[in-house]
Amino acid sequence: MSKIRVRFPPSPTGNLHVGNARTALFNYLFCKHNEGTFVFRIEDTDRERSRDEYIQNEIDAMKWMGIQWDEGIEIGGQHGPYKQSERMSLYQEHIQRLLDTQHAYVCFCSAEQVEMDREEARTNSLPPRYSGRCRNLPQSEVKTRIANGEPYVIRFKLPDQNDVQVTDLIRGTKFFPVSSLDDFIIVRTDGMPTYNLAVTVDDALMEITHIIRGEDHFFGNTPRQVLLYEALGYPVPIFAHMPMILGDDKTKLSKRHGAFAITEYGNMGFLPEAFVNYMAFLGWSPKTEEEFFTLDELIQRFEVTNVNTSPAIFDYEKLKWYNAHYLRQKSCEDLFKIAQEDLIAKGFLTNEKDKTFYLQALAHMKDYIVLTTDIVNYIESIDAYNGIQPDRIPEIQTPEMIELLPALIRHFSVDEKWSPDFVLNAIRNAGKESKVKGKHLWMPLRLIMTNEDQGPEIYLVIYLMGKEKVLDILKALLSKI
RNA sequence: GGCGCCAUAGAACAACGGUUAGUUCGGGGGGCUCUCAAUCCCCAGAUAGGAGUUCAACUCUCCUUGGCGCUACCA
Repeated sequence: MSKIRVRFPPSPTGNLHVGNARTALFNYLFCKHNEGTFVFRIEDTDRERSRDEYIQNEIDAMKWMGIQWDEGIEIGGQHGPYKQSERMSLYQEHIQRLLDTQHAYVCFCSAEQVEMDREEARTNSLPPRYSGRCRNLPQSEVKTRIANGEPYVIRFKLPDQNDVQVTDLIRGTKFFPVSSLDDFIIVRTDGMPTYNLAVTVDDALMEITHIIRGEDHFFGNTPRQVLLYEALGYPVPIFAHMPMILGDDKTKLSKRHGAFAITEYGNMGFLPEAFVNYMAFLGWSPKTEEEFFTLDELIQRFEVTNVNTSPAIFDYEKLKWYNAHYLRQKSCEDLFKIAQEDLIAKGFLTNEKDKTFYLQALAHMKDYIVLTTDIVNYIESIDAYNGIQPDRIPEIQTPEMIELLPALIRHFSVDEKWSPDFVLNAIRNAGKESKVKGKHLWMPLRLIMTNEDQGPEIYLVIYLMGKEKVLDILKALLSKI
């Protein structure tokens, strides 16, 4: 079997989103599992909507996920250029070939006229297809009309055959009736090739052997492209159409589902390994009960034939669960590195001594972290804390507290080594003395020390704050109640 | 409207045509002498409906229903 070549061709009309990312991932897994070549190409024939910043975003997202390409944008390769806008002469050549071999023809029908035809067909419950009006125009007429400056498009002439065969690794071999298609446009009035023509030429020239993409291409585009391959005399690749990813309302994922750019997931606190692991399970499973896989492990285990046919819903909660799992696997040193930039940005982390302190804090908080952004938040809650907010003071203004506060101060002040155990015992003893325990002891204490109702073990927080700061806070409070 | 794809708990995935339909997330409850998280234990929850093939159907076939998708001079 010849070497496998796959491609990922996003159009730069928006940031790379979840659906794209999964397509890229599955292509990559399939490709590397079979030691193939991964081509990353940009489909920017839609001049109106394509923007360079989106290309950059797509590149960044791929890098974030850890998907490396062997040929393509940024790095070049044997089959370049890798931007469709730079491949016009190639398309021109193929269009001419199609024209010369009678596989395509010039059509002068206006968009409005065609639309009217379609409407009429629809009202008569017929498939809305192009009438074929310009199919057999004499060459001489075509020439003069073009010479007269009449606008035209170029259409592909459907061959005289019953059906198109599509080999799909996920859905099996399918036959599409040619009658369900019409003479589709391959060159627009402005002279730009359409998607179907451009992808086909690119895939053929780049010697792509397997096309893995979303199911939304299955019905409309695939048979057209196969026909184009055949007309051009190129070998037809093997397809694999993956199920769609849906939002929680079961419709195609879009912005309104919070379908952020992939690069945003990093900013929101997700680890690429968690994201990739979760994505892989959207439509694929190893057929076992294992659930944690690194990218390399996924490559080893991935089989396209194990990809499901039913659509999957993107579950943000499960993504978070994966994220927390991977975060817990990290060393404190790694967690620190992840948070470092944000810590500096927020004005923490001013000298070496701080780092030791943060590493210590991280060790105690590891289990409480779900998103990487939690790290900074937790540290902030310890480091920048200045005492309970005045509006919450009434909540702790109880007779017990008036007794407890001095007891706490006394026990914390004892001249012993400040350690987690020491703090824990001090709190217990103070509680015993003032006859408060359980919720009535811990919850007000938590409120006093963090101004929050929940968080990590409060004695650890107190320990991490340090003796001096804790006493300051308690004493300040004592004077207020 | 036409055509296509899909159908196991709220979600993601399992189950050679063969006991009691399994796992994870989420939900509920409990333990861990404060909360949340982690961890441990427990609970609820599914084969869309109907025919057929078969000794036997989640699994195969057909129909119905439902969901989604495609039906562009967007990709």
